[in-house]
Order: sequence, then structure tokens, then C-alpha cells
Amino acid sequence: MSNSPADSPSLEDAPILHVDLDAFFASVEILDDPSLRGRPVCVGGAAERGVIASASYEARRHGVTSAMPSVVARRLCPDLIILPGRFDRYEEYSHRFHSVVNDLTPEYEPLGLDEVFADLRSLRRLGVRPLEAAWELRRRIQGELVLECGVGLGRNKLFAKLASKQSKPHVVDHVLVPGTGVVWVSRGLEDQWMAELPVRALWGVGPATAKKLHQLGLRWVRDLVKVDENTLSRHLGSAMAATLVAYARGDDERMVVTNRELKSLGHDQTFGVSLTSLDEVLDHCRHHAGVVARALRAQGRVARTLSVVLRFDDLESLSRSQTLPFGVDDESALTAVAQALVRSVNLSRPVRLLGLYASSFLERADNQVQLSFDVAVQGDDRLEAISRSRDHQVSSASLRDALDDIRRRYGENSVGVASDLASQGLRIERQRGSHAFGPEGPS
DNA sequence: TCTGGGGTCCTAGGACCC
DNA sequence: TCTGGGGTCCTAGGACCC
Repeated sequence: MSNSPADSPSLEDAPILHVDLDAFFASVEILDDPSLRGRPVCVGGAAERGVIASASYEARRHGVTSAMPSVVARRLCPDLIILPGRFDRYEEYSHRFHSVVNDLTPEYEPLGLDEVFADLRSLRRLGVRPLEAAWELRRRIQGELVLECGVGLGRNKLFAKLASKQSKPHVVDHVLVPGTGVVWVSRGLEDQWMAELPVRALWGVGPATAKKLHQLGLRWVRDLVKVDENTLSRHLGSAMAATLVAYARGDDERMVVTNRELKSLGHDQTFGVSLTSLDEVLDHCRHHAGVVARALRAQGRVARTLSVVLRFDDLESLSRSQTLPFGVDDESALTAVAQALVRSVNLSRPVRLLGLYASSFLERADNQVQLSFDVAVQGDDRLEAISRSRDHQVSSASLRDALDDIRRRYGENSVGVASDLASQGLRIERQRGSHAFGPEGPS
């Protein structure tokens, strides 16, 4: 490992850069309220079921880490300040962060709000070397955002990410060890460095996979180099096995993808007190539907697939989903489908979490075509309907079909209910629109 | 110590079509 | 009449990332 100018890597040696902002949410809170500086600050849920999303280094000195239950964090650090989180504010900072990276190169890929991969090969004609770019980026983030960060350089995403982690400050025996800022793993040291990492350090190895690997006697990355991929495949599946063996050898073909398409969006909530009645759950469906519908419209998308997730007090989860023949983005349609899906579940246990997710997106414009087609095959009366109404009304007719489908799949339990809900949703629509039809249609 | 909320990807089985 | 195999879509669950 090196970051001395003497062996400054070329773009061929280190084409990929990874930047990671230090303790991002907590650092933004401290910037906005300097009286917090030097104190153990976290962002996360303060309530009984909360977890820590981001911890300042002062909090980390006490052993507090992100993803830790807040109850545990407070036990480790009784003076801990847990702030609720202001995600709009973090997004502002994130945009500024991205715009600084964009000044370096437009070939970058964000991961969450506080990390970015960049492909530096576009800098070739400018004669910029990777270490120069890394230090300059870091200097600008410190100067313009007043945030600290770690930068890693490598020949692929795998090494760049491992290197940036290495570059950051860390806590040893409650003492903060400063980071080096920028790290590059030189070619000659790659193998040795990888060999000494625990399997858990690899991208894609979480608690469950680490446990399986340990049971197979595989604790270190060097163990994975020697393993038979077919054997591994039987325990982890073929994709995971192939990926891990490649990573262990330092091979990572993942590209820096600049314009990733959003594939799903949703909203979930863990309740401070679990819900025990169906009515409560149905009420929250309406709320979730509003949140998701607004997010869809903000994205200019409509979703064909809606999924409901329930988690019970025993932490068991269950999901139900339905794909419609057309896309939806309005609260009433989302509510009707979400409620029908919830009704299809046997709610014998208290509900700890409710989630609603939308996927299988269509562009709004494509959806119009789909709806017209839908109408065209249904007969003349429907055709007349569309000539007099907005496309929403068309989807209402098809929505009833979709709710009927849920009823068919899950039994009579959701029968009458589903259509009631559909009409409820449509009635709301009728108040809003000037010439939308009622649930019975234009007959 | 007992687990949030935003997402991504993979697997496996069933239905359906050719 | 009973059958194969490939491709695609849908559903449900699991694991992972930040």
C-alpha cells in the first residue's frame, strides 16, 4: 500500500476512484449546530425500536456504530445525542458532493447519498494522474463542503472501495486513529493485501453468507482463492459463488454506471406500538399509498407492480404483490390494491412494520398507450368512456379487474371488500376530477 | 444487543407460450 | 394422447448495500 508520489500510479494502474464521506449524517448535523462538535452525536431512531443510521467519531469512540439498535447505543454511551435525521438537508449536501465529483469527471456513479465511484479514464487526455485527482477532490470536499472523506484508488471497484475504507479514521481501544485520506493498493501488494482480509470484508458477504462460509471452514479471502467453485455454488448459489471466487482473486468486472435507472421505490414504517387491528393496518395503507404515489409522480413514472410487506412481532416478514396490466401513480388506486393485498393475509399476529413498494415502471407517456389499448379491446361502451373522460377512468375499470384477480388468488375473504375499496377510491377521484365517472362506470 | 428505511440483486417455482 | 425444452412473466422469499 502506498500513497507516496514516488510510485504514483498511472491511469492503467488505478482507473477507478471511490470516495466515501465520513460519518455523513452526523457530520451535517454538527455543521448546522456547532455546539454539537466534540460530543457523541448520532442520527437515527431514538425510540425503543430505533437504530443508529450514522455516528460521529466521538460516538464511535464509545463503541457506537451505524445499524446498531439505539437501546444498545445508549447503553454504551449514556450521553449519546440521538437526532431524528433531516433527509432533505442530507440530500442538499449530497447534491453538492456530486457536483464536486462531476467537476472532476461526469463518469461517476453514486451509491446512496455519501459514496461515489468514478472512472478516471476520461481524464487521460488532460494528463491528470489518479493521485493528483484524489487529493484535489478531497481538498475541494474539505474546503467547499467542510466535510471529511476517504478516497480509494484501484484497478477496479473492488480495490477502490477496499482502499477508501482503509483510508478512513478508525477507533482502536476507544482511541481515534486518524485516516490517511487517500489510499492506493499498488499492484505488487494486491494479492498479499487481499489474502489477509476476512471474507466479511468482501462486497456481498453479510452476516448470513459469512456464517455459511465459516461453516465451510472459509474465514479469509485466501481460503476462497483455493475453494472449488462448484462446491461453493451448492451452498451459496451459482451467482454468489462465481462472484466471490472472482473477488478473492482480485477480479471485478463491474463498470461505473453513470445513469442507473430507478427500478423500485417504496415506503415502510416500523411502528412504535405494533398494530393489532385490521382497520389500523388499512388506515396506514392509505398513508403509505399517498407517500408512494407522490414519489412516483415526482419521478414521472407509473408502476405496474405493487407489493405489500408485513413484519410481525416475531420479526417474521411476508410479502404479497400484484402486477396490473397498466401503470398507476394515484393514491386511490394504490390504496385499493394495497388494502386488497393486506386483506389477503391472515393477520393473527401484531404488525410491527408495514411497507408498500412500487416497481415495473412505465413512462407516463407509454402508459397512455397501454390504457387506450386496454380500452379498445373492451368494447364500444368503454371507448365512449374514454372519449368523455380522462385516462384515469379507464384505469378504474381495469383496476376493478385487478382487485378481482387478488380475490381469485386469495379467496373469498377479500371479495366484496375489494370492490368496496375500489369504489371508495373512485369516489375520492370523483370529487377531485370534474368529469370522472362513479364506480359503476358510464353505463 | 436485538435490529430502520431507502434501495439492489438473486433464486426458485409455477403459468403460459411456442 | 402424452410428452420435451426454452423463453418470459409473475410471485415470494432471502440477502445485501448504505
